[in-house]
Amino acid sequence: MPGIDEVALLAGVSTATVSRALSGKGQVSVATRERVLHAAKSLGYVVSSNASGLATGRTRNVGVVIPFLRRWFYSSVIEGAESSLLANGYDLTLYNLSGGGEERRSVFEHFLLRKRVDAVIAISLELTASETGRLLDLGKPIVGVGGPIPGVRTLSIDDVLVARLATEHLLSLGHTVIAHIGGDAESERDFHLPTNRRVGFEAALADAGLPSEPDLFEAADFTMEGGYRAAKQLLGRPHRRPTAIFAASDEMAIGAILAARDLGLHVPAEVSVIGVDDHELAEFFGLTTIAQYPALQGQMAVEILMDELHPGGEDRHALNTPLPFDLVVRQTTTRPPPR
Amino acid sequence: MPGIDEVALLAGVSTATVSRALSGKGQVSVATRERVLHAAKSLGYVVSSNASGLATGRTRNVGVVIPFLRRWFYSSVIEGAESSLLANGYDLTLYNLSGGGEERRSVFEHFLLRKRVDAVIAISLELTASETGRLLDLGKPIVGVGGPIPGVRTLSIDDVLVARLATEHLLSLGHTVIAHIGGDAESERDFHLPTNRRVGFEAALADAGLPSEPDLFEAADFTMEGGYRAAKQLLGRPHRRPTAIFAASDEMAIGAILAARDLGLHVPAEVSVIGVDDHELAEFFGLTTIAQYPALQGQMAVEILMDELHPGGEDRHALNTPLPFDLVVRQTTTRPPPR
DNA sequence: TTGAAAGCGCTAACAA
DNA sequence: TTGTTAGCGCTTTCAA
Repeated sequence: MPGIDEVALLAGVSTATVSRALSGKGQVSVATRERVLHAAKSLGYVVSSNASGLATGRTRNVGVVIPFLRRWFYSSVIEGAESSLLANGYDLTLYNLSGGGEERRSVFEHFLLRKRVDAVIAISLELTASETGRLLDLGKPIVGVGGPIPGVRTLSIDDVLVARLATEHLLSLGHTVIAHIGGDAESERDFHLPTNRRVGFEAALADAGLPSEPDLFEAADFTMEGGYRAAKQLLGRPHRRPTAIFAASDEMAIGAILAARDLGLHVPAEVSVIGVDDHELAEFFGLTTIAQYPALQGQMAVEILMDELHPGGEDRHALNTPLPFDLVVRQTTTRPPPR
Repeated sequence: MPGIDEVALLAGVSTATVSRALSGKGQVSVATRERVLHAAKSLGYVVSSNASGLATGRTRNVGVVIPFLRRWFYSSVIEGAESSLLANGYDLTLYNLSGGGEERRSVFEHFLLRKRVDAVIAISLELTASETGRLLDLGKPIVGVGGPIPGVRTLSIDDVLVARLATEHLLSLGHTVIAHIGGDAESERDFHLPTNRRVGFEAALADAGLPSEPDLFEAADFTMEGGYRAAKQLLGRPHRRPTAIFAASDEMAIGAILAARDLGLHVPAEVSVIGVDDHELAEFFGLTTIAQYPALQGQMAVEILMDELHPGGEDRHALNTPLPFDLVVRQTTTRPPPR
């Protein structure tokens, strides 16, 4: 593995010039640059990120912290962030917190602090003041995706509006007995996302002059199985069976579709179902849903970070950037059956 | 952010001693070590990985290269590797190749070479000689998971045996008209995994004295939707409808279950279905499958790497370590219907 | 057991 | 435009 001095030797210049030529900073004559580039290539030279990082204080690496990796949503965000970082010449170091409390502590107390990363993207995480504090003290920008972290630039979707849109879609089709499968206490811990979706749901009902009936709510854990169980409860009752279900995630919505099927109920003729996500399976199940775009979210987070790391563009991003979402109507929603 | 000299000052020793005390290398008196540890903690000192890496040549970081991130299998492998690395004090830097050829080149030509990682774990990837060559030249160990990379320590599952086991399960129940949903050309490119599973399938049939019928094979892309389509083809034919389907992945198997349902065929009474993976959804669908343990695979890869990085244990791992798999019988397989 | 000091490979003033 | 040189923060001989 050749070092910068071998390149300098071969190109007949000083190491400083090599550094300048390769980094693009500082003035280098075209001819010299050519020679340096050529020498570097012919030697297969690649800078040592350690040495460069030590000298500059920046590593061209960003840390991405997530609560889970195995959910479609998170891996999609990461995929978006990864390709965007790569395009910017940055590496992505992954910190998965699913191990639990001890793991979380060690990530924040040690790993993130050892100057390995220039910045941090925190996905669907509520950081404590001390966690953000230490990072910010180090001068490392943080961008949060999916939840309000005080004092930090964040990207988030307006869950109240998302739920309202889904509910209004059902209302506009004529449904009046609409059930909601939302999050349980466990999933609530992180982000109040379930609560916000429930609030939007109830607000839309209220606007339509409908009461919110506790019986029409079931809590689940955002998985297909959870949605299945919850929907069985909802659809199995002998009286006031809902004609539509709004599930707070596509996986739960798909579970609900399967539950309806198992009960012999036809979707959408007898039960309409709408979810949230536009999960990769949504198309396959013909699921009507509110699309959010996780890969785009990852990409947007990176763009904001790049702006912070390379200040130049003067257009400061707002402290909280709203994330886009859209109603995607497929085949699981229709008018309620005549009664 | 305090540096090593502040710790040294506070502890009343030299920086060399601090380094020794914290790294555990070299002799330090118990009393001194105590003082150093205490000073470090009270200052919130964390080593700079850049400086330490520059001085030692090792970074305590490993690169993990994967072809996709969003499939259950891959994110599970990563999750296993990540937690295991964390436990060893290592970071995980992720390189996702799903972007395509250009991305792959830049990862191998630049990113992996800039001395950011001590080692590389390549998941389900067939590396070219030049790709492995460069890495190995740098003295960076490589461990492959899921495919034979020449000259590199690998972990892999015996796909022929996996397929044989699945098929034998069906045969032992009395099935004689068994279809196979395998991989298409696209998915074949990487690992010959589909071919190997087909080979095992046909070998098992042959051993049972059954011919392999090309009509009973359908290619798909390892997704639920692909499995659904393939199964529709298989189960829709008017003559010699298979009584059992062996799908090369659980997602395809689940697609097959849904296809059977849509055709009004009862699983397992009229069609038995078996998959491979023990996907997180397998339990929910009651799917009989051959379990492989991706998180464990990630963890095992890390263990092998740690042995290579910290030579001490003399027990060299074999060049290729076989990965475990097990038949998990649930509710989607039974005897064929009487004819 | 401890300390002094020489790097690790690069970057960025500063000077030329 | 280019070269000289002093670090970046740590580890590791070597000597005490």
